[in-house]
Amino acid sequence: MSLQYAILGIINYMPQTGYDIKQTMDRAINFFWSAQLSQIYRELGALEKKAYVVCTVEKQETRPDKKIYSITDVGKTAFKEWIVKFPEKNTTQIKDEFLVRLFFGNAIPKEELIFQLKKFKKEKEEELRMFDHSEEQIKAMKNNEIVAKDTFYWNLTLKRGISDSKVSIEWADECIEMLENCKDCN
Amino acid sequence: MSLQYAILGIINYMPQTGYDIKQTMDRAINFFWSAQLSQIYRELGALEKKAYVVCTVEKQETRPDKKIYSITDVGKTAFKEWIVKFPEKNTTQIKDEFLVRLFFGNAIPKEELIFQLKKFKKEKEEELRMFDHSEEQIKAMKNNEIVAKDTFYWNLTLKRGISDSKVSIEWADECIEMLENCKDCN
DNA sequence: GAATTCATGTAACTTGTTACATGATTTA
DNA sequence: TAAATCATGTAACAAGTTACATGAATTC
Repeated sequence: MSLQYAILGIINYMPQTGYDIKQTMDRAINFFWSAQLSQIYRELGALEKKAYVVCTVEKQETRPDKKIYSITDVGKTAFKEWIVKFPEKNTTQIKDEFLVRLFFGNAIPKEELIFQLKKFKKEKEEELRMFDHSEEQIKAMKNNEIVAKDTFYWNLTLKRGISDSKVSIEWADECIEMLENCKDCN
Repeated sequence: MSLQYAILGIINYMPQTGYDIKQTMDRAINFFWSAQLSQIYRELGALEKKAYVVCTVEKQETRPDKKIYSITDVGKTAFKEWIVKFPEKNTTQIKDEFLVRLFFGNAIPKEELIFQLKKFKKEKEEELRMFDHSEEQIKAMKNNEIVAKDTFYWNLTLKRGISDSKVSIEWADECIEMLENCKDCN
């Protein structure tokens, strides 16, 4: 259900097309919640059925007409109810294929593992640069009155991403070192 | 597909029932890959069809007969091929409802958010204690010749869990402090 | 007396992924 | 000239969740 509420929250900032929502998600919440475009279109349909959103069509010549979705009063109420209703226990779900492989790392040549850990580290460094860029963008949004107050919270989640990237890089370094120095590990 | 390979990797240590596999997963890889029992049974069926596993039945009086699954040579080959074939890009998927709510935190009473962050912190502290316990268990497994070499890799993934718990606790503290000191955030 | 453990599963449902289809415009 | 961008989706499939069913033995 969270995807539906994430969509509601996003169009609550301003009315958007499915395509826009996908881009907003990719920019803003991708590292803790992602979705495919096809899934977004499906959920927009479901939200429309429940009258949580309505759409207005904007004609276009060379492209499919834009369907701009906005949140309704019913949708706003549902969103507010959902957002304050934290689940009893934390429901974070991680699916990390990389860690699954590492767990069974005894079956992987040591050099290959070190290579993959270095690649992992590079990706996390790139991720960190992206987060720095996000930080700049959020700063710029403080001039936008509609969302100025929201930037405070965006920064809290961003901080989480940044600290995860940093700790991932440190962890990768440690793993590489341990692998390089181990005598009997492979 | 990763679940099938995780199952293969687990019964590669020793033959196990679906129920056992679930428990092994919960103990060892839960924080980066989890699955429901029903899903494990389904995947065991799929693995059996592909002849990656076989099962022998152990009769029981008061309970359903045990179906003990073991990996076949075909399964071992498939597992080895999979495990060295790291995907081009990191495919980690995180679904974190807590962060989604925090992102839209402007719609949440400040006191409620602080309360939830404190609860989050407590859960992470509990998680950390569980990881400490895992560390002890892994240490004990070093005497078990069959898996002694694997413990090195189990510790690498465990380290990741531990550092994530620690950094989560620090992050929660920071968030709480920022919320307590902010003037215009809500 | 109620909940948990052990042990199997099925069925229905929801969520997420991948491939396909259209087609002009712009960028590399 | 190939790929990416914009903009809509559908269809088929894969993966994950929840509820149900059985039932003795054990623990709280």
